[in-house]
Amino acid sequence: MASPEPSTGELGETPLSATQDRILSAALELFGEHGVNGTSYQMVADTLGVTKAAIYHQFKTKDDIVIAVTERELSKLGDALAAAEAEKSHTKARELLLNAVVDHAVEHRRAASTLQFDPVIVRLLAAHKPFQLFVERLYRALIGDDTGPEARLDVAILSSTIGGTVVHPLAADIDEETLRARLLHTARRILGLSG
Amino acid sequence: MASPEPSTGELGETPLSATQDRILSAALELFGEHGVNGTSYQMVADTLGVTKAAIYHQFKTKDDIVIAVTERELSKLGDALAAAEAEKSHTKARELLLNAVVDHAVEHRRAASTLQFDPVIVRLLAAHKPFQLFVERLYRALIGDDTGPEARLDVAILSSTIGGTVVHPLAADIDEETLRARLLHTARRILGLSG
DNA sequence: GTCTATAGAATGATAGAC
DNA sequence: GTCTATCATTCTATAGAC
Repeated sequence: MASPEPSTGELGETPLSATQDRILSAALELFGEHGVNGTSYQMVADTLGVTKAAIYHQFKTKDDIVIAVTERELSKLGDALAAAEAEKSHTKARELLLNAVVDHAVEHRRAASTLQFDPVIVRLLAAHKPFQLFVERLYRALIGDDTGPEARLDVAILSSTIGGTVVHPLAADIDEETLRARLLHTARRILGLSG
Repeated sequence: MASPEPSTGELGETPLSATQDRILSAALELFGEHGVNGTSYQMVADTLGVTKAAIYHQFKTKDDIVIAVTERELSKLGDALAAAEAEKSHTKARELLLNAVVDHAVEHRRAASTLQFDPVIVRLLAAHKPFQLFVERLYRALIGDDTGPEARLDVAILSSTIGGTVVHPLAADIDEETLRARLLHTARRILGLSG
């Protein structure tokens, strides 16, 4: 079980100690390499050169780690999302958010992909309300108030394309600039923002 | 370790008994739900209503199961791939193969996605030579002999889009016809086959 | 914050009977 | 092809000392 959420429902409100942050970074990298189910307390402890008990002292269950690491990553898009929601022009808002999403995905390839495709995390995203709300805000900012099936399919295609491409073996040797440019172009076409 | 491969390097040559087939189907479904690392012999056995030992009698290691299930799925594209390679027109070949790939992905959503994104399977695909060869043939048939970075990036985007979208929560309620049509359209645009 | 030590369950895998 | 029984290992998790 996770710690009780603060009242605002915002992500990343619970401040993390430096120790906790190091644990989450190690865990996230291992999650990307072996999947959540393939990552144990022992592996995280070995990576940091400490014992399992030291990790348990910070995170009582594995779910706690997964929630914290997901929260930390999602919250990195928080500022961009808030800025997009504050924008009066829908076009500008989308462009702004799209850039932030692609930037994050390209800079943290493994992390971005793990968050989207690991079955354990997918299940958590669907079950944990703060995550649901955040992801829904993200979607709405990208497609506007059109919540019809076609618009939702656009977002599904968009997020699959971005999240999948950044870790695809055939894209492994593509530099960040090229990848970012290509993904932005593809994303705009998917959303119908340009030809 | 897997059984020694036959000389031709073709996929799916080893005929499967009905029992083995039932095991692989159960395993594949569990892989899709919990990931390979989150699926145990016990879970497969429970699904089929037998004991672990019965499963071990057919597949001596977990890797054997993963290889067999991957082989069985990939081989479903074997005929379409061979047909595409036999086509003289590159355009027709690509169109043919693209249809087969999208069809398979839409009809076996979970399976298609698991094969592409599960870390255990990804590692196996990269290490097992018959898989490497088959996947390379697939890529080559889709983009022709242009093996430059841009063409490979096209395939990365293409396969991520297809493999990711079919299991995306936002696409869960989209019917097969709509999904197939939309993916085909998107795929053609990615490969530059139409506007 | 980190350690040793441990409990209890589950895991991958094997041997041998039917 | 399936079963019971077993083994060594690993896993999540806890207790208590430093």
